[in-house]
Amino acid sequence: MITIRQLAKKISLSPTTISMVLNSSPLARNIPEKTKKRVRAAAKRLGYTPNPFAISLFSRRSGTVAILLSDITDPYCATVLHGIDVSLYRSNYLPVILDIENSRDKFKRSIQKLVDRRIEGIIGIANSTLLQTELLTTIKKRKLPVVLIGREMKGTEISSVSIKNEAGAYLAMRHLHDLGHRAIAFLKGPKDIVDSARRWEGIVRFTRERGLTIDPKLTVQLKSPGTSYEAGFIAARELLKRKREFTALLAFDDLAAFGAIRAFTQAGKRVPGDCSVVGFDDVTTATFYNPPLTTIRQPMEILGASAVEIFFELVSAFFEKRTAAPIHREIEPKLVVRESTAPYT
Amino acid sequence: MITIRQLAKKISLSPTTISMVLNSSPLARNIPEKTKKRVRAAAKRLGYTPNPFAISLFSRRSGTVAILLSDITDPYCATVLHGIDVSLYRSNYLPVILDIENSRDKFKRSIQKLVDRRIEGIIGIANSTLLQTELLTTIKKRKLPVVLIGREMKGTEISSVSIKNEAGAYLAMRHLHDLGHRAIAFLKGPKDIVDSARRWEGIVRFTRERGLTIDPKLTVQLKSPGTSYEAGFIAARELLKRKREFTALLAFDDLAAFGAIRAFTQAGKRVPGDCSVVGFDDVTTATFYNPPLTTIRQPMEILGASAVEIFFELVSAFFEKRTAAPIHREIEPKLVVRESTAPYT
DNA sequence: AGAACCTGAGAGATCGCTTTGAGTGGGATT
DNA sequence: AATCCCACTCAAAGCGATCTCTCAGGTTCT
Repeated sequence: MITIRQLAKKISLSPTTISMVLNSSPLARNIPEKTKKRVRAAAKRLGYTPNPFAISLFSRRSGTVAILLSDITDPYCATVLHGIDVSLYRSNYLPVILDIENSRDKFKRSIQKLVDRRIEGIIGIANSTLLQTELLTTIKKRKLPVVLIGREMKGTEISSVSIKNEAGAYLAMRHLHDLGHRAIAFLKGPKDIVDSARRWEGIVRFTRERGLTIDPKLTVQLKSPGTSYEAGFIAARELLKRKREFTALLAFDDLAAFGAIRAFTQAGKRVPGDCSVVGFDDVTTATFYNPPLTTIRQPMEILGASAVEIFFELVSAFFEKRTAAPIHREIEPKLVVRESTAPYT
Repeated sequence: MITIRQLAKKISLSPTTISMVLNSSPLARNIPEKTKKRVRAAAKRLGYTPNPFAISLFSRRSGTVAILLSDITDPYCATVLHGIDVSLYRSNYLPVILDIENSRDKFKRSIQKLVDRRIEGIIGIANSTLLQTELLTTIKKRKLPVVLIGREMKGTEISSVSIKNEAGAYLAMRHLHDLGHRAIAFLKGPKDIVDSARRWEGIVRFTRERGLTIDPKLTVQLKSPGTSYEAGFIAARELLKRKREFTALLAFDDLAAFGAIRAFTQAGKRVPGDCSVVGFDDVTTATFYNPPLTTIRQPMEILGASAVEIFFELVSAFFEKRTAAPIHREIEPKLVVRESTAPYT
């Protein structure tokens, strides 16, 4: 591996000149094109790649962003991650992905490790409550650019990009209503997640607009600990036990929908034959579930890409010592119709 | 952010001493315990964290490993990733995850980027053929420690950790046979993947040992392009069209099994009522599929952890200028019985 | 003719750490 | 008394880039 000094010697120029040319710094303005070409050719020929440590040492920048998430096997995460990756790929930033496994301890150690490594900012994927709260307190101390994906953070110091939950739920309701369903059951999201409330609002708005009513006997609250799948499974069984007729179910998220479908299938209730089911998120698995799930799609790649954009904005403000106000963005969700919903017969 | 020099000034010692103490270098041998304590206390009190760029510049080491994979949303990948992450977390290495999206171009650029950043090695997750072949050629040029997960690489220069595919398939066959199934259909894996052959060998060995025969009319080859799910779906339909009776299906992998189950369900063939289905891999989704899938579990966390171990071995050899021979390890697979298989009636 | 300016390039300081080699003062050895 | 060794500490030389300053030589302006 060759250094700038060695390269300079080879072509009888000084490191200064090489550096200026290769970085096309303003000082290279009056270096003749001929010399520039010579430098670039030699650099290429000898395979010169500047030592990143030296650059970082001088510039005090690492060119890395931390991506925090609480479970990398969660398909929601994975897709968002992909969106981030694609946007970041075009830049000179390298993502450092960190699975904090829902452990406060691991979160703290990881943050410390990353800060020691001089990461330039954090993008968090809010698939757990932990990240949200913990991030807030951490950020107060060390002033890093932070953006959270999937949780609306208005009113806090953290930038965020989330989807319009209310509109999404409304869309889901309209779909079921359009299909003719009137006895609709609900799997409400856990209370400690902001999204739960917002989605519920969408449902309420729809029913009010159409002059419908929500049957309390047909709504079940998902229990928070454990996976969403298990919670959905249990909740669906509870629903069946209540013996109140329903022909459609709107689940808080895809995983809960999967749980419900499984419970229904086991009980001999066919989906969508006897009961239509709608999820929320459009996790990759939704496509090849049995049956493929009708759901509200969070454009996760877009969420990731937006977060990266915001991060860039924040980070450049940070290095130019401007103070940037937190940025919040909301993305429009979309209905994706697959085979888990059918007209009411 | 405080530097070692500032810290030294604060406690009236030289940077040298601080450095020696904090790194407990052999030279710190005859520094009195009292001084050491003073140094450590001051470092902690002032929140001194050594500048990683300076350290790297001097040591020529980055403390990062690249994790290459070709689709981060693939649940198999995600789980292996988790295994890697857990093992790496205890060390001082930071993983840099790179999704190369099955594009040769992105692969090359990414490798270049990472080498420029002075990564110390590569761990690849072989969920596509690309990584395997491309990695081989790259490695010849730059001599980096490389270990590949999920593909047996014996006879090459690349270290690998894979599972005993042959034994796994054998296990699956025995399970179906024990349940009383005799008319068993097969979804053979794509030809360009080594595992396909090995798994097939396991099936053949079992049938030979029990004096059974394999019905060519009941075996279908999965088509390579497209997802495994689609391939499985199409293959299962093909199988149904052939009108040959079968009561069980052994799929090349879980995704193909999902596709088959979907095809069967659509055709009114119940799983496991009319046909038992066994997958291979034990992807996270297998647990909450409808029905939950009986499968051969690849202990993916263990695969990841082993790869990390091998990497450490390789990397220390590399820095001590020893030449280490490639290391190959094979992990034992396990049968996981869920609800997609039932006794033959 | 001398000042002012531009062009083209390099010397040297700096970023923050580690490590080598050296230098005290004092006790033990010869 | 001279020598040696040991405990303790530090000055200074890198590591490989970037950037500020300087400088030589030529051109243009006054």
